[in-house]
Amino acid sequence: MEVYFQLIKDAEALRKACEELEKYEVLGFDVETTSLDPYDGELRLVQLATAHNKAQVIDIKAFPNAKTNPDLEPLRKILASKHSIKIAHNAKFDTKWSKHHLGVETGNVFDTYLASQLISAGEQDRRHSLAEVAIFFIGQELDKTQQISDWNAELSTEQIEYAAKDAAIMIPLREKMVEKLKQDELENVADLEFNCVVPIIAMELTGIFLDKNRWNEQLDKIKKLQIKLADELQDSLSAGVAQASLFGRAEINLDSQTQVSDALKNLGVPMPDSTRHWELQPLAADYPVIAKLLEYRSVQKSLTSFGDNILEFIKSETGRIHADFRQIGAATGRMSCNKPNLQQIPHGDEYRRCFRGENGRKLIIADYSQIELRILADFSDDDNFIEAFESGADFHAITASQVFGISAENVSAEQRSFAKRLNFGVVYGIGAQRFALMTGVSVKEAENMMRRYFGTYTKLDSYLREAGQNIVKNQVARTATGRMLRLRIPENDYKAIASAKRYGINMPIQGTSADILKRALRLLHNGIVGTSARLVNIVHDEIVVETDANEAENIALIVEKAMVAAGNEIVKKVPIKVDVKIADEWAK
DNA sequence: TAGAATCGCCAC
DNA sequence: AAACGTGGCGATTCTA
Repeated sequence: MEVYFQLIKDAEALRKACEELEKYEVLGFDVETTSLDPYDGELRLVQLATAHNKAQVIDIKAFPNAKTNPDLEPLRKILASKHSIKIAHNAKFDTKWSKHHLGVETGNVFDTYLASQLISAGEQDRRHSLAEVAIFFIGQELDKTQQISDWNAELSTEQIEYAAKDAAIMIPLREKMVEKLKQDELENVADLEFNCVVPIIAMELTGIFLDKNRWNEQLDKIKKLQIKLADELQDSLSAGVAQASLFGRAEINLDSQTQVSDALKNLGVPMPDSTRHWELQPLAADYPVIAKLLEYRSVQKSLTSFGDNILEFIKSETGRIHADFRQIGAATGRMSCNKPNLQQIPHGDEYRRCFRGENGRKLIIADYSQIELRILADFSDDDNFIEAFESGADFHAITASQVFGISAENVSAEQRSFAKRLNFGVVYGIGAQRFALMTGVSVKEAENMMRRYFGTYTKLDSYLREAGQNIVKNQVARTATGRMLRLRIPENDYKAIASAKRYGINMPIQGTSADILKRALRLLHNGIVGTSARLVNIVHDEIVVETDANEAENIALIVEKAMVAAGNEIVKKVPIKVDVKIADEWAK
């Protein structure tokens, strides 16, 4: 592929180039940087390509103080414009650098990386690097050897040409992808995803504030407890260690399942094959050493997963944590998060209160109430299930009253708990066996209870069966926006079929929940323009926003409105409820 | 001995 | 596959 490019190094050339670029509605977009992290690298090049393999390569280094340099205004205007589509592969990268180093929010994004993920619909063996996507969709080989070259020094012709090509290839790639998206009816979900890129990069750039001192205080407590528990556990277990001597304890590695398990066996504990919590829990009552072990494990987990390691993610430049979100992190459409994973911070206040608004700012904590169950009610069109939501009262208590045929006031805590576990369980395609195990009733009783449950919610029952059968028949499941999951189910493999049915049940529900949240992100982003509010975290059905205290009340309303509106676009038969809290800390 | 696989556990 | 779904991640254990 031959690319015609022009290197731009001064204001006049940029003005002319942008004048030309403004005529196009579709632009290939790419940047070259000296680092992967916008907080500790330089933005070197911005490339914008048009049809017929033409590309403008802008040397940002030639424009000092790029973020405020008025000479770059024509470029900012084009990037921000909603009239031209900016196509990038993993637009998160390019838009993030543009926002941080050029001070511009990219308008109208098409992301070939996200598009590739959507089209592949969760197929395991598909990769989504630009090189592989280019081959797969347009049979184009890409030479990526320049990607890791030195983008700080004097640029070679090879580097400039490489940079130009990466932008130019976006044009034919998008054309092919648009065709595929249309074929697979993925245009809606693609727009939904593309519109989330900028809200998410804004969140990552903002980061979240973690109170280091509070975290350390909490950590000190845990560390002391860990030492005490480890010592006691070591004492109890040493009696069961073969090499135990009269002159002292035989120390074992308390984090080794094999060593701990062996020691426990020698103490006469009837050890199951695995030493997982749910296996050991039943033994805890009879064997104090097991209870001690479980307590140690929980403390050890806190220490290793939620200890000093988290503090290392605080970026010195901002004093905040800038985690990395994967927009399509799961095949269902859910996001995932790492470095660190802000979606798995323990729910306990002692941890969450360490995440707070900085300098007296407030946090708006907003989460969808029972969103997955509401989606299920909507999908199944089950009158009783829908009715349970319409009253607005305690959902699990109402379902308990319906299932057990009693008035809501007479529902016991135990009955409510049964109903609650079933309500959540059905979303995953729970079976009687599993339900029995987790509630402690016999399989027979579990079966009876499930019969009553589905007898009460007959349409829910038939919906779930259909969802299961549907994926087996079509090898495809979809969410409300059309997001797709493909499964290859081997014939006559009953376990695989049973598993696929659970996917068929769960994916549309979990995925629609993700759809709604992503729609809310965009509405929210639009709603807080020009305010002090900044998105700081997203946890599947929860959005956390940081804002100046004087604006908090107003921002809370905006957040709630955005989330409710997003839900109402998809869920029609039941009300959408969002719980909103204004707080100093990320705690319930 | 480095990287992969496994176990186990945190979140929703 | 815990016969309940989606992730990330740390420590240990296995493997080439």
